[in-house]
Amino acid sequence: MRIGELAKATGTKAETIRYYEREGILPAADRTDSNYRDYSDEHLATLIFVRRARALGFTMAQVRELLALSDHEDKPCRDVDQLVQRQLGEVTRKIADLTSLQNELQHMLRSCQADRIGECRIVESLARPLR
Amino acid sequence: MRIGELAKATGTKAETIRYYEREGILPAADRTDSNYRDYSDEHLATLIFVRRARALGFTMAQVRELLALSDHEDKPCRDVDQLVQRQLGEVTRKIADLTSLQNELQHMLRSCQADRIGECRIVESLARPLR
DNA sequence: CTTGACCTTGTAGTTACTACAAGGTGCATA
DNA sequence: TATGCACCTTGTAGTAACTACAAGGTCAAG
Repeated sequence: MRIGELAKATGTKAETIRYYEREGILPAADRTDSNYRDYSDEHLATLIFVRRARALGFTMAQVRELLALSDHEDKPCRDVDQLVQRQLGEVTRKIADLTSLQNELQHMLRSCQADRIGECRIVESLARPLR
Repeated sequence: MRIGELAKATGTKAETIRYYEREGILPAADRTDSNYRDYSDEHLATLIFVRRARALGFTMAQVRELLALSDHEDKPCRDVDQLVQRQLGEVTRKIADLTSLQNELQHMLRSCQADRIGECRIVESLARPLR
């Protein structure tokens, strides 16, 4: 698939895709005879992954690390283990925070549907468990 | 509490705190006789909220919206409802993505602990449910 | 044969910070 | 009393991760 198609499929600007290639986040695509980038389904999957990971608050460096886990066949288990452990900790913390926020939003929604204004604990939803 | 104390308590640079004040994300603090910013516990809670929300991938504009829900007493339920609905959708999607990623990381960890290298589906963990 | 998608290099704007510098006040402590 | 550190202000500039142009060129479908 060509860059425009990939851009559309992932909601990413073509310029951003080229930027990811320059930054080594997305592997360079094959080229057609006319020098157009020709993306595979793996490229598509990787790009979706990158975009989601970024939307979840991971930095480019973290995305790089996560992607590196993909070819951990090369590296000894011990090395990979530490990295996975660290990422897992962060992911778990994010889920906890989001779940707390989700609960409060649902609470607000229930209050609204009952057409009464409940007290709002939205700030507390994330602020409370001070780690 | 003074800015340095607040900075330390939240892991935020003092300069960032002043920046949030300029941007209207954090309400201006009271001032001491010597013109030092004097923060309350509510400021602390709000700042923790802002930092977490940012780390979870919300933009400043979205954080502003979330904070605005705090004083929804002023506005009719219908208006708030829509906003909450929208935020809830995003939060739920983020949780789903993170849970999927968490599962894959845990799977990798189990493989590593058994000292064998499992096949890696980390990219697929986020790429699969193409919405 | 024109129109639109693609190619390149390069510059500059945006968001959300982060880091200085310069010049000044407040205040605790040696 | 002097030193030093935390704070104040305004301002400029750097960083990360894009995003948007422009200029100049190639390619291919209608």
